[in-house]
Amino acid sequence: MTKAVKPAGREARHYIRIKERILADIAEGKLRPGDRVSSESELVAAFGVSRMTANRALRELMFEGVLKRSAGIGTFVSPKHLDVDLLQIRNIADEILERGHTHKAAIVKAGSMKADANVADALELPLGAAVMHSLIVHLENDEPIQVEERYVNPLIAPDYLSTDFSSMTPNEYLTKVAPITAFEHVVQAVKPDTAVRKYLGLKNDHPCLRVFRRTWSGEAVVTCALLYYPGAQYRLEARSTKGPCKPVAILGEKQ
Amino acid sequence: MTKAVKPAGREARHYIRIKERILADIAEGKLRPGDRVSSESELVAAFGVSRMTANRALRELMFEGVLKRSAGIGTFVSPKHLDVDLLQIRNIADEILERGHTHKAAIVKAGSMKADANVADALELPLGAAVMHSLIVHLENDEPIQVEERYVNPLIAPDYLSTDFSSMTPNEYLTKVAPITAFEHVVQAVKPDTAVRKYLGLKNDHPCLRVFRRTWSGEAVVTCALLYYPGAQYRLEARSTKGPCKPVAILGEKQ
DNA sequence: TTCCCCGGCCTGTATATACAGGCTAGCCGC
DNA sequence: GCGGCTAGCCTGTATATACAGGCCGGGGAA
Repeated sequence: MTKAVKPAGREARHYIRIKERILADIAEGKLRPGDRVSSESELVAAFGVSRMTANRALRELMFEGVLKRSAGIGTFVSPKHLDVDLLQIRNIADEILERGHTHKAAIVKAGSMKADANVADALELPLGAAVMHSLIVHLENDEPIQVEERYVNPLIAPDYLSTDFSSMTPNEYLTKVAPITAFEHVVQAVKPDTAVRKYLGLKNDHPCLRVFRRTWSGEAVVTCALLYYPGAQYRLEARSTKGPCKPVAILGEKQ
Repeated sequence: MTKAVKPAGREARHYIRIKERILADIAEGKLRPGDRVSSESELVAAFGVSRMTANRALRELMFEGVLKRSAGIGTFVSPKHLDVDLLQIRNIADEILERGHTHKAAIVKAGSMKADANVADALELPLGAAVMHSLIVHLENDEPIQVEERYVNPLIAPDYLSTDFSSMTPNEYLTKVAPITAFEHVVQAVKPDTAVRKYLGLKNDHPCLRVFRRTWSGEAVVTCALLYYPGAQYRLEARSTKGPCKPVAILGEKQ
């Protein structure tokens, strides 16, 4: 009969059907950022549910950042944004999937190299030590949204290069191998170089967000990564939750 | 003792009272991680609300990661949050002084205005409401390093304009008036407009970090600020504390 | 023409009720 | 004593109803 795996019993879950329908419409482009979504009453008519159920579906999508609501006006699709939270490390693949879009990763480079001064410094390894290096372009619905250049400490993750990154992101793999105990994010606005422009399909003067991330496992630096986002289209959010107890970042200026 | 029909306006918001009570109990240590929270029925009795209202309070706290629920067992405080208020927004003046440099603030504008659509939305005030506005350029060793355009909720900080911002930054003043309970940072890379370029002394194509910061005190938005940093020279850092740190707990929730 | 009020739409909130299904303690028969 | 069944508590979900209050456009009054 009912499986223990799936919380059985709630066969109906109409509010989930409504949420899925709206997410699907967004994914297929039927609903675009800024568009008005069906009102609660319209959903009542369309799905044959009560208004409380429609209300719950819309309210939850609002909490999840998908929709924006205002009393007296209506419900609208939130503008496109990357919720790359500076407080925690989110997985870009998950985020894209949560938005109901497809994620692909194009591997441009993957190999071994000797650490130059910058890399050695970042990974806290001696100059010239062997490190692993990968360059991956992440695609959302076949459009490039992130260039990821990563250097990995081979002492921590020796079989990094033999992993299939089209099905598992580097972050996923690395958090499995070595649990993260600390991280650092440095955000800058830059003019991307030719290569990054090419990967992201940007014009010459398009500003770009560059995030430099290092993660530690215990005392060792596991990896550092340079992440490039097309700045005018995507943005980073760091948000504390309302209420007194949640993790927090220190965001400040430094030279 | 059937409850008198209570008119359900937006003023009531019983579910928020319940949430605040639970959060307060956690903050005060009356409820510790792992403890069982009152069941929906108990909350119904204690607060004189309907079960749907108690359900909503608990469900939202679950979404926010504060509580864990399981049918048939009960509702429990999540094991996760150990630190309470690390909430910290660093002060640009302090940072400059820490570097042994001098800090000055040039006040370009300070006055009152009517909220346009963007500002009204950000401060969660009605369109056209009076808000206070200031535009300040921060100088480190007499070089401009930050343009700060700020809008302030006059209901929270009525004497904002009469404060001397050359000796105290807006942030310092505002945190005194209304302790911050939540914040939001949105970071983008942009091409600065003419005015910002002028204040920062930048060339035409110089990329710029734009940080949009909102801070709350309780339920009210206290202030929102647009901060511009010359991107190539300055950067933002977000760092977790090393040692036994929360990011692990956050990531560990996946499994 | 301009201003104001009002009705209609939309979201926000609250209530009373109902049934499904997970979980556990305890009773009862073997 | 042991195992199975059941009563009772708990959450999950859905419904019908109701009032509060923001927003807007149309129509009537000044």
